[in-house]
Amino acid sequence: MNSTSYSEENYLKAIFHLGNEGSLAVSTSNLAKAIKTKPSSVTDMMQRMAEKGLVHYRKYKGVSLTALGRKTALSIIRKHRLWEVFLVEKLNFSWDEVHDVAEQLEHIKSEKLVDLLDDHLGYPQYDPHGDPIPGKDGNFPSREKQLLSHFPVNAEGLCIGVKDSSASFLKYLDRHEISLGDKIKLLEREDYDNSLFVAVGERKIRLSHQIASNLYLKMI
Amino acid sequence: MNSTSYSEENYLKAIFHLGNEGSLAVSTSNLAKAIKTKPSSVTDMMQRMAEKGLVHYRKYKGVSLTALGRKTALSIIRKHRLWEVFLVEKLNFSWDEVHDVAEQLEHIKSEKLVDLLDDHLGYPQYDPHGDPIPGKDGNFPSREKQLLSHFPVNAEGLCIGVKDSSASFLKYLDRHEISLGDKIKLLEREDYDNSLFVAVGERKIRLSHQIASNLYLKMI
DNA sequence: AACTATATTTAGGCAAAACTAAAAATATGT
DNA sequence: ACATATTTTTAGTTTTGCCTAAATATAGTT
Repeated sequence: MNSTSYSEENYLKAIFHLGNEGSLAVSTSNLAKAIKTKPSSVTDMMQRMAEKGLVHYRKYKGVSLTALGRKTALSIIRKHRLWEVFLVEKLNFSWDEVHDVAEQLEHIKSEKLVDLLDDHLGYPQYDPHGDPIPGKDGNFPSREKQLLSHFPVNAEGLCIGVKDSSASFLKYLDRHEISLGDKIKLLEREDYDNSLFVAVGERKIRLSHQIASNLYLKMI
Repeated sequence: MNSTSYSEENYLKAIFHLGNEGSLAVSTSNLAKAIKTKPSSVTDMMQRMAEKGLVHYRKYKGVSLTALGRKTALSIIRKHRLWEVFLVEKLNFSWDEVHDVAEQLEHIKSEKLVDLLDDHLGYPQYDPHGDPIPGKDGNFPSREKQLLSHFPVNAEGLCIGVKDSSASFLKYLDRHEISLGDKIKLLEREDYDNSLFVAVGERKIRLSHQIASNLYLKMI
Protein backbone atom coordinates (compact mmCIF):
# COMPACT_ATOMS: atom_id res chain seq x y z
CA MET A 1 0.00 0.00 0.00
CA ASN A 2 2.18 2.85 1.26
CA SER A 3 5.63 2.29 -0.16
CA THR A 4 8.90 2.72 1.70
CA SER A 5 10.34 6.19 2.19
CA TYR A 6 13.80 7.33 1.24
CA SER A 7 14.79 7.18 4.89
CA GLU A 8 13.36 3.73 5.51
CA GLU A 9 15.21 2.42 2.51
CA ASN A 10 18.48 3.67 3.92
CA TYR A 11 17.80 1.92 7.19
CA LEU A 12 16.99 -1.34 5.39
CA LYS A 13 20.20 -1.15 3.42
CA ALA A 14 22.28 -0.47 6.53
CA ILE A 15 20.67 -3.32 8.47
CA PHE A 16 21.35 -5.64 5.58
CA HIS A 17 25.02 -4.71 5.36
CA LEU A 18 25.74 -4.53 9.07
CA GLY A 19 23.92 -7.76 9.79
CA ASN A 20 26.04 -9.79 7.40
CA GLU A 21 23.66 -9.59 4.45
CA GLY A 22 20.59 -9.73 6.59
CA SER A 23 21.31 -12.81 8.66
CA LEU A 24 22.34 -11.23 11.99
CA ALA A 25 20.59 -8.83 14.34
CA VAL A 26 22.01 -5.31 14.43
CA SER A 27 22.38 -3.11 17.52
CA THR A 28 20.80 0.31 17.84
CA SER A 29 24.11 2.08 18.26
CA ASN A 30 25.79 0.43 15.30
CA LEU A 31 22.86 1.35 13.13
CA ALA A 32 23.00 4.90 14.43
CA LYS A 33 26.66 5.12 13.47
CA ALA A 34 25.99 3.76 9.98
CA ILE A 35 23.07 6.09 9.33
CA LYS A 36 24.90 9.03 10.94
CA THR A 37 22.11 9.70 13.36
CA LYS A 38 21.49 9.31 17.11
CA PRO A 39 20.51 6.05 18.80
CA SER A 40 17.27 7.59 19.99
CA SER A 41 16.29 8.36 16.41
CA VAL A 42 17.04 4.78 15.46
CA THR A 43 14.82 3.37 18.22
CA ASP A 44 12.06 5.64 17.03
CA MET A 45 12.41 4.57 13.44
CA MET A 46 12.71 0.88 14.25
CA GLN A 47 9.47 0.95 16.16
CA ARG A 48 7.71 2.48 13.20
CA MET A 49 9.34 0.12 10.72
CA ALA A 50 8.41 -2.88 12.86
CA GLU A 51 4.77 -1.72 12.66
CA LYS A 52 5.08 -1.75 8.89
CA GLY A 53 6.46 -5.26 8.88
CA LEU A 54 9.89 -4.32 7.57
CA VAL A 55 11.97 -5.41 10.57
CA HIS A 56 11.86 -7.64 13.60
CA TYR A 57 12.48 -5.46 16.62
CA ARG A 58 12.77 -6.45 20.24
CA LYS A 59 13.64 -3.83 22.83
CA TYR A 60 17.30 -3.90 23.83
CA LYS A 61 17.86 -6.85 21.48
CA GLY A 62 18.49 -5.13 18.18
CA VAL A 63 16.78 -5.47 14.81
CA SER A 64 16.84 -7.84 11.88
CA LEU A 65 15.07 -7.87 8.55
CA THR A 66 11.75 -9.56 7.88
CA ALA A 67 11.27 -11.34 4.56
CA LEU A 68 9.68 -8.16 3.24
CA GLY A 69 12.48 -5.99 4.59
CA ARG A 70 15.09 -8.22 3.05
CA LYS A 71 13.34 -8.23 -0.30
CA THR A 72 13.16 -4.45 -0.26
CA ALA A 73 16.81 -4.10 0.79
CA LEU A 74 17.88 -6.38 -2.04
CA SER A 75 15.96 -4.39 -4.58
CA ILE A 76 17.67 -1.19 -3.42
CA ILE A 77 21.09 -2.79 -3.53
CA ARG A 78 20.31 -4.12 -6.98
CA LYS A 79 19.44 -0.64 -8.15
CA HIS A 80 22.50 0.90 -6.49
CA ARG A 81 24.88 -1.53 -8.14
CA LEU A 82 23.26 -1.37 -11.56
CA TRP A 83 23.50 2.41 -11.49
CA GLU A 84 27.16 2.16 -10.53
CA VAL A 85 27.78 0.00 -13.56
CA PHE A 86 25.94 2.52 -15.71
CA LEU A 87 27.90 5.46 -14.35
CA VAL A 88 31.25 3.81 -14.89
CA GLU A 89 30.63 2.00 -18.16
CA LYS A 90 28.37 4.40 -19.99
CA LEU A 91 29.19 7.80 -18.56
CA ASN A 92 32.87 7.27 -17.80
CA PHE A 93 32.71 8.08 -14.12
CA SER A 94 35.74 6.77 -12.30
CA TRP A 95 34.99 3.97 -9.85
CA ASP A 96 35.64 6.10 -6.78
CA GLU A 97 33.16 8.84 -7.73
CA VAL A 98 30.06 6.80 -8.24
CA HIS A 99 28.94 6.04 -4.73
CA ASP A 100 27.25 9.31 -3.77
CA VAL A 101 25.37 9.56 -7.03
CA ALA A 102 24.28 5.92 -6.87
CA GLU A 103 23.03 6.55 -3.33
CA GLN A 104 20.55 8.96 -4.83
CA LEU A 105 19.67 6.98 -7.93
CA GLU A 106 18.94 3.81 -5.95
CA HIS A 107 15.77 5.39 -4.59
CA ILE A 108 14.14 6.04 -7.96
CA LYS A 109 10.92 4.05 -8.09
CA SER A 110 10.17 2.39 -11.42
CA GLU A 111 10.35 -1.29 -12.04
CA LYS A 112 10.44 -0.73 -15.76
CA LEU A 113 13.42 1.59 -15.42
CA VAL A 114 15.44 -1.02 -13.55
CA ASP A 115 14.58 -3.78 -15.98
CA LEU A 116 15.47 -1.72 -19.03
CA LEU A 117 18.65 -0.44 -17.40
CA ASP A 118 19.68 -4.01 -16.60
CA ASP A 119 19.07 -4.94 -20.21
CA HIS A 120 20.92 -1.88 -21.52
CA LEU A 121 23.94 -2.85 -19.46
CA GLY A 122 23.86 -6.46 -20.63
CA TYR A 123 22.76 -8.04 -17.34
CA PRO A 124 25.99 -7.47 -15.43
CA GLN A 125 26.74 -9.78 -12.49
CA TYR A 126 29.08 -7.50 -10.58
CA ASP A 127 29.37 -3.79 -9.95
CA PRO A 128 32.58 -1.81 -10.56
CA HIS A 129 33.83 -2.69 -7.07
CA GLY A 130 33.32 -6.39 -7.67
CA ASP A 131 30.23 -6.70 -5.50
CA PRO A 132 27.55 -9.03 -6.84
CA ILE A 133 24.30 -7.59 -8.19
CA PRO A 134 21.13 -9.18 -6.79
CA GLY A 135 18.78 -10.59 -9.40
CA LYS A 136 15.35 -9.24 -10.31
CA ASP A 137 13.78 -12.16 -8.48
CA GLY A 138 15.66 -11.20 -5.32
CA ASN A 139 18.14 -14.05 -5.43
CA PHE A 140 21.56 -13.20 -4.18
CA PRO A 141 24.69 -15.32 -4.52
CA SER A 142 24.62 -17.02 -1.12
CA ARG A 143 27.92 -15.92 0.18
CA GLU A 144 29.61 -19.07 1.20
CA LYS A 145 32.65 -17.05 0.51
CA GLN A 146 32.73 -13.38 1.23
CA LEU A 147 35.27 -10.60 0.93
CA LEU A 148 37.00 -9.75 4.20
CA SER A 149 36.20 -6.12 3.39
CA HIS A 150 32.48 -6.95 3.69
CA PHE A 151 32.72 -8.61 7.05
CA PRO A 152 30.94 -7.00 9.98
CA VAL A 153 33.16 -6.10 12.92
CA ASN A 154 33.79 -9.04 15.25
CA ALA A 155 32.98 -11.65 12.64
CA GLU A 156 35.37 -14.52 12.16
CA GLY A 157 36.13 -16.57 9.06
CA LEU A 158 38.44 -19.00 7.37
CA CYS A 159 40.52 -17.74 4.50
CA ILE A 160 39.41 -19.72 1.45
CA GLY A 161 40.36 -17.75 -1.64
CA VAL A 162 41.49 -14.58 -3.35
CA LYS A 163 39.76 -12.35 -5.83
CA ASP A 164 42.93 -10.89 -7.28
CA SER A 165 45.08 -13.86 -8.16
CA SER A 166 48.00 -11.86 -9.51
CA ALA A 167 51.51 -12.88 -8.55
CA SER A 168 52.12 -9.61 -6.76
CA PHE A 169 49.09 -10.02 -4.53
CA LEU A 170 49.89 -13.62 -3.69
CA LYS A 171 53.47 -12.67 -2.83
CA TYR A 172 52.17 -9.95 -0.57
CA LEU A 173 50.13 -12.54 1.33
CA ASP A 174 53.17 -14.78 1.64
CA ARG A 175 55.32 -12.00 3.02
CA HIS A 176 52.66 -11.23 5.62
CA GLU A 177 52.11 -14.86 6.48
CA ILE A 178 48.50 -15.11 5.47
CA SER A 179 47.60 -18.44 3.92
CA LEU A 180 44.52 -20.32 2.85
CA GLY A 181 42.99 -21.99 5.87
CA ASP A 182 44.00 -19.29 8.36
CA LYS A 183 41.41 -18.17 10.85
CA ILE A 184 40.86 -14.40 10.68
CA LYS A 185 38.78 -12.25 13.00
CA LEU A 186 37.84 -8.67 12.14
CA LEU A 187 38.54 -6.55 15.23
CA GLU A 188 38.07 -3.01 14.03
CA ARG A 189 37.26 -1.03 10.92
CA GLU A 190 38.85 2.39 10.42
CA ASP A 191 36.29 4.68 8.83
CA TYR A 192 38.81 7.06 7.38
CA ASP A 193 40.52 4.75 4.90
CA ASN A 194 38.52 1.56 5.37
CA SER A 195 41.58 -0.26 6.63
CA LEU A 196 40.95 -3.17 8.99
CA PHE A 197 42.55 -4.32 12.20
CA VAL A 198 42.37 -8.09 12.28
CA ALA A 199 43.61 -11.13 14.17
CA VAL A 200 45.24 -13.76 11.96
CA GLY A 201 45.35 -16.65 14.37
CA GLU A 202 46.79 -14.95 17.44
CA ARG A 203 48.70 -12.31 15.53
CA LYS A 204 47.05 -8.88 15.29
CA ILE A 205 47.78 -6.81 12.18
CA ARG A 206 46.38 -3.99 10.10
CA LEU A 207 45.27 -4.61 6.52
CA SER A 208 44.49 -1.98 3.91
CA HIS A 209 41.11 -1.94 2.19
CA GLN A 210 42.89 -2.93 -1.00
CA ILE A 211 44.07 -6.15 0.60
CA ALA A 212 40.86 -6.92 2.45
CA SER A 213 38.77 -6.51 -0.66
CA ASN A 214 40.73 -9.24 -2.41
CA LEU A 215 40.52 -11.89 0.27
CA TYR A 216 37.62 -14.31 0.39
CA LEU A 217 36.72 -15.83 3.74
CA LYS A 218 34.08 -18.28 4.81
CA MET A 219 32.17 -17.03 7.85
CA ILE A 220 32.28 -19.23 10.94
CA MET B 1 24.41 27.16 1.59
CA ASN B 2 21.33 24.98 2.14
CA SER B 3 20.28 23.67 -1.23
CA THR B 4 16.73 23.43 -2.53
CA SER B 5 14.50 20.57 -1.41
CA TYR B 6 12.60 18.19 -3.61
CA SER B 7 9.41 20.07 -2.84
CA GLU B 8 10.84 23.51 -3.47
CA GLU B 9 12.14 22.34 -6.82
CA ASN B 10 8.66 21.23 -7.83
CA TYR B 11 7.28 24.62 -6.92
CA LEU B 12 9.96 26.38 -8.94
CA LYS B 13 9.22 24.24 -11.95
CA ALA B 14 5.49 24.85 -11.69
CA ILE B 15 5.93 28.61 -11.31
CA PHE B 16 8.17 28.62 -14.35
CA HIS B 17 5.70 26.74 -16.52
CA LEU B 18 2.54 28.45 -15.33
CA GLY B 19 4.07 31.89 -15.53
CA ASN B 20 4.93 31.54 -19.21
CA GLU B 21 8.54 30.43 -18.69
CA GLY B 22 9.06 32.60 -15.69
CA SER B 23 7.94 35.95 -17.02
CA LEU B 24 4.47 36.29 -15.44
CA ALA B 25 3.32 36.20 -11.83
CA VAL B 26 1.39 33.09 -10.82
CA SER B 27 -1.65 32.99 -8.55
CA THR B 28 -1.77 30.96 -5.37
CA SER B 29 -4.72 28.87 -6.50
CA ASN B 30 -3.26 28.01 -9.89
CA LEU B 31 -0.07 26.94 -8.23
CA ALA B 32 -2.06 24.86 -5.77
CA LYS B 33 -3.81 23.11 -8.63
CA ALA B 34 -0.54 22.41 -10.44
CA ILE B 35 1.18 21.05 -7.34
CA LYS B 36 -1.94 19.17 -6.29
CA THR B 37 -2.03 20.77 -2.88
CA LYS B 38 -4.16 23.35 -1.06
CA PRO B 39 -3.85 27.11 -1.49
CA SER B 40 -2.99 27.53 2.17
CA SER B 41 -0.05 25.18 1.77
CA VAL B 42 1.13 27.22 -1.19
CA THR B 43 0.99 30.48 0.76
CA ASP B 44 3.02 28.81 3.48
CA MET B 45 5.63 27.55 1.08
CA MET B 46 5.85 30.80 -0.86
CA GLN B 47 6.59 32.74 2.30
CA ARG B 48 9.42 30.37 3.13
CA MET B 49 10.76 30.38 -0.42
CA ALA B 50 10.67 34.17 -0.51
CA GLU B 51 12.87 34.18 2.62
CA LYS B 52 15.33 32.00 0.76
CA GLY B 53 15.41 34.35 -2.20
CA LEU B 54 13.84 31.92 -4.65
CA VAL B 55 10.66 33.86 -5.43
CA HIS B 56 9.19 37.33 -5.31
CA TYR B 57 6.05 37.14 -3.23
CA ARG B 58 3.57 39.88 -2.44
CA LYS B 59 0.45 39.04 -0.48
CA TYR B 60 -2.60 38.63 -2.70
CA LYS B 61 -0.49 39.44 -5.75
CA GLY B 62 0.95 36.06 -6.63
CA VAL B 63 4.56 34.94 -7.04
CA SER B 64 7.23 35.12 -9.69
CA LEU B 65 10.75 33.78 -9.87
CA THR B 66 13.84 35.67 -8.76
CA ALA B 67 17.00 35.34 -10.86
CA LEU B 68 18.09 32.58 -8.50
CA GLY B 69 14.73 30.83 -8.70
CA ARG B 70 14.73 31.00 -12.46
CA LYS B 71 18.25 29.63 -12.66
CA THR B 72 17.30 26.75 -10.39
CA ALA B 73 14.11 26.03 -12.33
CA LEU B 74 16.04 25.94 -15.59
CA SER B 75 18.55 23.51 -14.20
CA ILE B 76 15.75 21.17 -13.13
CA ILE B 77 14.04 21.42 -16.50
CA ARG B 78 17.38 20.77 -18.16
CA LYS B 79 17.80 17.62 -16.10
CA HIS B 80 14.22 16.49 -16.70
CA ARG B 81 14.52 16.82 -20.45
CA LEU B 82 17.97 15.24 -20.69
CA TRP B 83 16.71 12.26 -18.71
CA GLU B 84 13.74 11.97 -21.03
CA VAL B 85 16.08 11.79 -23.99
CA PHE B 86 18.10 9.14 -22.21
CA LEU B 87 15.06 7.05 -21.36
CA VAL B 88 13.72 7.10 -24.89
CA GLU B 89 16.94 6.87 -26.88
CA LYS B 90 19.05 4.60 -24.71
CA LEU B 91 16.55 2.52 -22.79
CA ASN B 92 13.79 2.34 -25.37
CA PHE B 93 11.06 3.78 -23.22
CA SER B 94 8.16 4.98 -25.30
CA TRP B 95 7.68 8.73 -25.28
CA ASP B 96 4.49 8.61 -23.24
CA GLU B 97 5.99 6.62 -20.37
CA VAL B 98 8.95 8.79 -19.53
CA HIS B 99 7.39 11.65 -17.66
CA ASP B 100 6.89 10.12 -14.22
CA VAL B 101 10.35 8.63 -14.14
CA ALA B 102 11.95 11.87 -15.34
CA GLU B 103 10.07 13.70 -12.58
CA GLN B 104 12.07 11.67 -10.11
CA LEU B 105 15.40 11.74 -11.93
CA GLU B 106 15.34 15.51 -12.32
CA HIS B 107 15.99 15.92 -8.59
CA ILE B 108 19.26 14.00 -8.52
CA LYS B 109 21.99 16.37 -7.41
CA SER B 110 25.29 16.01 -9.23
CA GLU B 111 26.64 18.50 -11.68
CA LYS B 112 29.07 15.96 -13.02
CA LEU B 113 26.26 13.52 -13.69
CA VAL B 114 24.34 16.03 -15.79
CA ASP B 115 27.39 17.06 -17.76
CA LEU B 116 28.40 13.50 -18.54
CA LEU B 117 24.84 12.54 -19.39
CA ASP B 118 24.60 15.48 -21.78
CA ASP B 119 27.82 14.36 -23.41
CA HIS B 120 26.70 10.73 -23.57
CA LEU B 121 23.56 11.80 -25.38
CA GLY B 122 25.43 13.98 -27.85
CA TYR B 123 24.24 17.36 -26.54
CA PRO B 124 20.62 17.08 -27.69
CA GLN B 125 18.68 20.33 -28.24
CA TYR B 126 15.18 18.95 -27.80
CA ASP B 127 13.53 16.32 -25.68
CA PRO B 128 11.34 13.54 -27.11
CA HIS B 129 8.28 15.83 -26.99
CA GLY B 130 10.06 18.54 -28.96
CA ASP B 131 10.60 20.85 -26.01
CA PRO B 132 13.93 22.66 -25.98
CA ILE B 133 16.60 21.68 -23.45
CA PRO B 134 18.09 24.60 -21.49
CA GLY B 135 21.86 24.91 -21.74
CA LYS B 136 24.34 24.29 -18.95
CA ASP B 137 24.85 28.05 -18.68
CA GLY B 138 21.12 28.52 -18.12
CA ASN B 139 20.37 30.00 -21.53
CA PHE B 140 17.03 29.08 -22.95
CA PRO B 141 15.76 29.65 -26.49
CA SER B 142 13.83 32.89 -25.95
CA ARG B 143 10.40 31.77 -26.92
CA GLU B 144 9.30 34.25 -29.47
CA LYS B 145 7.25 31.40 -30.72
CA GLN B 146 5.72 28.88 -28.42
CA LEU B 147 3.57 25.82 -28.76
CA LEU B 148 -0.12 26.42 -28.09
CA SER B 149 0.02 23.38 -25.82
CA HIS B 150 2.42 25.29 -23.57
CA PHE B 151 0.29 28.37 -23.22
CA PRO B 152 -1.09 29.25 -19.81
CA VAL B 153 -4.87 29.50 -19.59
CA ASN B 154 -6.18 32.91 -20.71
CA ALA B 155 -3.09 33.73 -22.72
CA GLU B 156 -3.54 35.03 -26.25
CA GLY B 157 -1.28 34.68 -29.25
CA LEU B 158 -0.92 34.97 -32.99
CA CYS B 159 -0.53 31.79 -34.96
CA ILE B 160 2.88 31.98 -36.62
CA GLY B 161 3.96 28.47 -37.51
CA VAL B 162 3.62 24.72 -37.24
CA LYS B 163 5.95 22.11 -35.82
CA ASP B 164 4.55 19.25 -37.86
CA SER B 165 4.56 20.44 -41.42
CA SER B 166 3.12 17.28 -42.93
CA ALA B 167 0.42 17.57 -45.55
CA SER B 168 -2.11 15.83 -43.36
CA PHE B 169 -1.64 18.27 -40.51
CA LEU B 170 -1.84 21.30 -42.75
CA LYS B 171 -5.00 19.97 -44.35
CA TYR B 172 -6.50 19.48 -40.92
CA LEU B 173 -5.85 23.14 -40.15
CA ASP B 174 -7.48 24.18 -43.43
CA ARG B 175 -10.57 22.10 -42.75
CA HIS B 176 -10.90 23.72 -39.32
CA GLU B 177 -10.22 27.20 -40.64
CA ILE B 178 -7.11 27.91 -38.68
CA SER B 179 -4.53 29.92 -40.58
CA LEU B 180 -1.27 31.71 -39.95
CA GLY B 181 -2.00 35.13 -38.52
CA ASP B 182 -5.15 34.10 -36.66
CA LYS B 183 -5.56 35.35 -33.12
CA ILE B 184 -6.05 32.47 -30.67
CA LYS B 185 -6.96 32.68 -27.02
CA LEU B 186 -6.65 29.71 -24.68
CA LEU B 187 -9.87 29.56 -22.67
CA GLU B 188 -9.65 26.26 -20.84
CA ARG B 189 -7.42 23.24 -20.49
CA GLU B 190 -8.99 19.84 -19.89
CA ASP B 191 -6.82 17.93 -17.45
CA TYR B 192 -8.03 14.54 -18.51
CA ASP B 193 -6.73 14.45 -22.07
CA ASN B 194 -4.93 17.80 -22.27
CA SER B 195 -7.32 19.01 -24.92
CA LEU B 196 -7.86 22.76 -25.12
CA PHE B 197 -10.88 24.96 -25.50
CA VAL B 198 -9.83 28.00 -27.48
CA ALA B 199 -11.19 31.03 -29.27
CA VAL B 200 -9.97 31.40 -32.86
CA GLY B 201 -11.02 34.95 -33.54
CA GLU B 202 -14.60 34.87 -32.27
CA ARG B 203 -15.15 31.20 -32.95
CA LYS B 204 -14.82 28.86 -29.95
CA ILE B 205 -13.60 25.33 -30.62
CA ARG B 206 -11.94 22.39 -28.92
CA LEU B 207 -8.48 21.25 -30.04
CA SER B 208 -6.79 17.98 -29.10
CA HIS B 209 -3.38 18.01 -27.43
CA GLN B 210 -1.98 16.49 -30.62
CA ILE B 211 -3.05 19.55 -32.60
CA ALA B 212 -2.09 22.11 -29.96
CA SER B 213 1.39 20.69 -29.60
CA ASN B 214 2.07 21.29 -33.26
CA LEU B 215 0.96 24.91 -33.48
CA TYR B 216 3.39 27.73 -32.76
CA LEU B 217 1.97 31.03 -31.55
CA LYS B 218 3.54 34.31 -30.62
CA MET B 219 2.26 35.56 -27.26
CA ILE B 220 0.55 38.94 -27.24
C1' DA C 1 -20.62 52.67 -3.43
C1' DA C 2 -22.27 48.60 -1.39
C1' DC C 3 -22.73 43.80 -1.41
C1' DT C 4 -21.59 39.32 -2.67
C1' DA C 5 -18.62 35.79 -4.44
C1' DT C 6 -14.10 34.22 -4.90
C1' DA C 7 -9.30 34.13 -3.72
C1' DT C 8 -5.91 34.41 -0.27
C1' DT C 9 -3.97 34.40 4.15
C1' DT C 10 -3.78 33.28 9.14
C1' DA C 11 -4.03 30.15 12.94
C1' DG C 12 -3.72 25.83 14.85
C1' DG C 13 -2.54 20.92 14.06
C1' DC C 14 -0.53 16.59 12.30
C1' DA C 15 3.01 13.13 10.65
C1' DA C 16 7.77 12.06 9.48
C1' DA C 17 12.25 12.10 10.93
C1' DA C 18 15.45 14.12 13.31
C1' DC C 19 17.38 16.12 18.06
C1' DT C 20 18.55 16.60 23.50
C1' DA C 21 18.15 15.25 28.10
C1' DA C 22 16.74 12.09 31.39
C1' DA C 23 15.28 7.44 32.78
C1' DA C 24 15.69 2.50 32.50
C1' DA C 25 17.86 -1.76 31.20
C1' DT C 26 21.85 -4.45 30.27
C1' DA C 27 26.76 -5.52 30.63
C1' DT C 28 31.20 -5.49 33.04
C1' DG C 29 34.76 -5.76 36.62
C1' DT C 30 36.22 -7.11 40.88
C1' DA D 1 26.80 -10.32 43.61
C1' DC D 2 27.12 -5.43 43.55
C1' DA D 3 28.40 -1.13 41.91
C1' DT D 4 29.49 1.22 37.87
C1' DA D 5 29.66 2.00 32.99
C1' DT D 6 27.46 1.52 28.68
C1' DT D 7 23.54 0.97 25.79
C1' DT D 8 18.91 1.66 24.85
C1' DT D 9 14.55 3.69 25.43
C1' DT D 10 11.26 7.37 26.71
C1' DA D 11 9.69 12.04 26.78
C1' DG D 12 9.50 16.34 25.00
C1' DT D 13 11.01 19.61 20.88
C1' DT D 14 12.09 21.05 16.16
C1' DT D 15 11.56 21.51 11.08
C1' DT D 16 9.34 20.54 6.75
C1' DG D 17 5.42 20.24 4.26
C1' DC D 18 1.05 19.42 4.38
C1' DC D 19 -4.05 19.86 6.27
C1' DT D 20 -8.83 22.24 7.92
C1' DA D 21 -11.38 25.98 9.50
C1' DA D 22 -11.84 30.69 10.12
C1' DA D 23 -10.69 35.42 8.96
C1' DT D 24 -9.63 38.87 5.56
C1' DA D 25 -8.73 40.89 1.12
C1' DT D 26 -9.89 41.50 -3.73
C1' DA D 27 -13.02 41.48 -7.63
C1' DG D 28 -17.45 41.74 -9.92
C1' DT D 29 -22.17 43.32 -10.20
C1' DT D 30 -25.61 46.25 -9.78
